[in-house]
Amino acid sequence: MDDHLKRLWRHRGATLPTPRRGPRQQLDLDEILAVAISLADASGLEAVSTRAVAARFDKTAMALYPYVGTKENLLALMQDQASAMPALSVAQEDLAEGLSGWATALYEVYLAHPWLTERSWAQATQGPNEQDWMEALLGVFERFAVPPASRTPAVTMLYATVRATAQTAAAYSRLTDADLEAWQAGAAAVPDAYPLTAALPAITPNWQDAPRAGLLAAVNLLATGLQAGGPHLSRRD
Amino acid sequence: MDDHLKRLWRHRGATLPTPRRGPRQQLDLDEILAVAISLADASGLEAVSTRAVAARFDKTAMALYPYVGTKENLLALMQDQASAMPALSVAQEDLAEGLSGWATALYEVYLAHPWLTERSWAQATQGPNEQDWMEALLGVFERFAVPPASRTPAVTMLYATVRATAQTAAAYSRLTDADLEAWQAGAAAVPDAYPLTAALPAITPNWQDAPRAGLLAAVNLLATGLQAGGPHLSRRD
DNA sequence: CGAAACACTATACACTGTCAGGAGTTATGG
DNA sequence: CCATAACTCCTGACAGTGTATAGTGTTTCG
Repeated sequence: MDDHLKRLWRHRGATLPTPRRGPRQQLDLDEILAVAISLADASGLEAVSTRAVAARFDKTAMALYPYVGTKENLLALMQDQASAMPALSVAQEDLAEGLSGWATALYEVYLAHPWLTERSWAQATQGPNEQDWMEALLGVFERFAVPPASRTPAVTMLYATVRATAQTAAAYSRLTDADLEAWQAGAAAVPDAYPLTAALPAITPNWQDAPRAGLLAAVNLLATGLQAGGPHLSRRD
Repeated sequence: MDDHLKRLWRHRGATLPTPRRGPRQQLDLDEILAVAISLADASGLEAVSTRAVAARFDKTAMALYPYVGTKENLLALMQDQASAMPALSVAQEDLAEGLSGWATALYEVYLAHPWLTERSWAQATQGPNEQDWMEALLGVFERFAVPPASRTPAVTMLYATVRATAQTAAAYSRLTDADLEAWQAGAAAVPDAYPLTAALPAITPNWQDAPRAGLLAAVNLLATGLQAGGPHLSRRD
């Protein structure tokens, strides 16, 4: 089994070989990841450099290698660690409630760690915490008897929508006044060539809540589609 | 008007000031972008460095600055240039056909330029070609009288789903045999803890077509949801 | 007790984006 | 007509990045 996989699943049975031969380890993988994650939360993924993380422990960059391997491995470990699933709300009366409960919980995680949206979720190597989310979603499908053929596309849509919503929310919260002016200048540049776009609701003063409302609306849309019997009925009038 | 915006809209009326004072320009913005895009297509976004692009013209990195500005501007220009919209298929009998025509066309663009999925589409500054796609999608909504309240969430879902599908397709096509072995080793590591995940269709030999089929199924799902009357009806049994 | 395995440091290498200055070229204003 | 402002492009530099390599010292195994 790969070293990286062992590290990913270290809290679910996989054991890093403990009786080691060299000097004592002065660092701890979980602490390293906590520091790296707090760095990313505060200043973005590009602030997470091997030297910056190691400096928090008064160590050099190379000291991290026995713990996390390469930088890409570090990022994958951060991704899974930050994806820890909370206890989901128990109220699941119907499919729409079950899906929106799952979606908003995942949305909260992405809001707390906006850099997660920059990481691909189509990774071949996924960790235990990300698997938990997938299993929970499939549990909702199972509970409300979603037809199997619709499950894979629904999974894709839900993950993609949650991530896209969190991404726009994060982008909004990073907007400065100067950015807003620049945006309006750009919008004013070609006003009449795109009538339909212009008719869309623009950035309103309450865009704090707009992403979450949009997410719920999208999930409800999908829930009705799933209840209508799946894609093979879509051609019916 | 910002220099960057002028460059973005240079083919839609915005004019870069032509009677300039210094020596003749030896490069051309469109050629620079073509080279940068071909670089990204072949070797990924991280292969696009200012020095690498400039070297194709036997120039130094700094020679690009009068044409594209900063690296971030270069990426934004590439993004829009690569997003040029082809003529969409004219057959749009019903909403599902209209949406899947739009979605597969955008999907093809993303397949041709996989690095587009790494770029945020929630950018405040969007270019003309990306606007074209948005306008076309809203045109489909308008044509089939999609209720206005459902349009914004539907836009999010469609874009997000197309991008996610293209991302997984790109990840699949990059998979080597060694990656596949590693993936199976990881899947075998914890077999029984995730029964529902295990029951999902695994990576089949025909994963070339799986993403596209998944995209169509997802779009049909959404179309039925939209035709069912929107999210306010989702609570009905 | 020797030797193998390990943690960590120091140094170095090949990159990255872009700032600062300078040389040379072109159009403009007086 | 000519000084000057504006422009293009180059050189060199700087502060970063991830990580390969070599070396030092420590711990445990045979």
